[in-house]
Amino acid sequence: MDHHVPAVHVTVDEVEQLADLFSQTADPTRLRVLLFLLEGEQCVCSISEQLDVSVSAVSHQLRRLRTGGLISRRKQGRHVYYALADDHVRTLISVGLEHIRE
Amino acid sequence: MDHHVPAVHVTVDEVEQLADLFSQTADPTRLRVLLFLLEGEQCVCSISEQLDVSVSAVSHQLRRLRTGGLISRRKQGRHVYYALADDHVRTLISVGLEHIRE
DNA sequence: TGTATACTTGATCAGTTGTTCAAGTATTAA
DNA sequence: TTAATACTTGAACAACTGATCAAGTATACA
Repeated sequence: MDHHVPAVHVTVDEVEQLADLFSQTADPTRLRVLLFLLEGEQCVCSISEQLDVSVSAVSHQLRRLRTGGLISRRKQGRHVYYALADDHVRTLISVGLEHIRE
Repeated sequence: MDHHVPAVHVTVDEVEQLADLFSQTADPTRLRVLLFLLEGEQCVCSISEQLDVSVSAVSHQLRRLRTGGLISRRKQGRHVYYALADDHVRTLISVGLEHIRE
């Protein structure tokens, strides 16, 4: 090696998990959901209204994001509130934005 | 707002670009290509051999990554060498790994 | 109890994705 | 020139994805 490059050890299983993580942020609708959740916890109807996407479509995507561990769920009365599971999403989006904005 | 959360301003066009960026890292094969390129510039046949994926399949994915601006290309004789375009990929993967490894 | 609101779920289906295969170009060496 | 190596390209096709629609569950309220 000409330059000293720190080695990155990634198992086969981790590659799959990584690809799955990036798949979740690879869809514009899901990305918009996550961007909206950066502002704080939101219920399904708010997300639907904000993104101008049907409640059903939003619900399907929220399920995907929840299964993927990116968001958490809280029920209160008739409403279901979703929130970012941790701060990794914010970091991921920041790094992505840095890249496309050069 | 209860907590002070720094606002993230993202245009409609940037959402598409972001989704496209994450789409590139959302496929296991492309991810493995990028991980291998973290070790330095590599020719197509090396990548094909390392990943145990056909030269054609690798070439198709390299084209995708190049169009997406994640890697660069250099021809030398019969060989074509690919390398990471910048260090954002490394950061993106690091953040992703941090997330899945908790 | 009945009705409205809030959300979920499964099926369907058009559009997209990734691999394979066959045929191509480009460079090198005999 | 011929042959081999290194890579690219386009078509084909199975697998996957995301929105829609219709029907469901759950909670609140009159």
